[in-house]
Amino acid sequence: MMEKKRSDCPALPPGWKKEEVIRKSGLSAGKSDVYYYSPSGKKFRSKPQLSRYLGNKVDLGCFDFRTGKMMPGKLQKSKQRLRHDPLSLAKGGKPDLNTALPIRQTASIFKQPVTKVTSHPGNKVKADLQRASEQPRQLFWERRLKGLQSSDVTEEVLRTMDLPIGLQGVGPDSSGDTLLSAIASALHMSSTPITGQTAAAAEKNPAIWLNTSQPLCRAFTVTDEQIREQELKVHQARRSLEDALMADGLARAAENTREQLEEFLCSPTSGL
DNA sequence: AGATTCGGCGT
DNA sequence: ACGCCGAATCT
Repeated sequence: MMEKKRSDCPALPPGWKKEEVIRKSGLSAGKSDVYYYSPSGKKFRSKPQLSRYLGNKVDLGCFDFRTGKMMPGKLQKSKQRLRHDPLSLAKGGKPDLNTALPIRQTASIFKQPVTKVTSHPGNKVKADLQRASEQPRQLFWERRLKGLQSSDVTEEVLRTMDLPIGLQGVGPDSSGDTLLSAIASALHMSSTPITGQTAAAAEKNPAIWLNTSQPLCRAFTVTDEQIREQELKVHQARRSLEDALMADGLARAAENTREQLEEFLCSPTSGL
């Protein structure tokens, strides 16, 4: 095996290595491929793959995979839309690698072992200090989501969703929109079931009894009836979306044929 | 089987 | 022109 240069990657958490290998044959000879290795040794060969693995731990929004550096101002490139056409603003858009919520990303301040005891007679060494089960999270960080609103292309603020009355907030500022944000982000980040705060004590002193892996929401129950209502809403929304996309598609097609016609009329072969 | 390497599709 | 990932090839 050829000795590959694996360099540290300062933009990533400690232990991550970057490697660049030059292609030495074929049509693409001279080009290079970049790989990353996790502290545990897993190999990564693309930004989406890396992003999937790191989840919300690290915001790769402005991470440049090829150079391995954070590039400020790479927040998002505006596809230079060819002239007017407001509809085009509603289109486009990638899977969105920039999905990190506004949680502190500085958890590495609390680097786990200061002194690492690797062996001690008669003692067992705790396994896997690297990946302590979960990074510390700020209590009530959801408050940062307060006031976030969605708007359409004309800056018109969209009406916020109504939550069932069965859903109630817990902790400071249990106002409506924060509750929605808390639940939405919980669903977005966690793959485990969302139950709300089940400990009764959390009601009186959330600062102590809060279950940080659950949103700031009281425990709740969901009825079959509510599920059916929601399914109906989703169906209706999909219908609307379908109609809108269809209308947009037709408009787009019309625009294209118009452009082709203009092109033809201005070309020498048109004889005009 | 797993690692390595280049092709080629999609943007 | 390049990112990403399938798959052929190598060990």
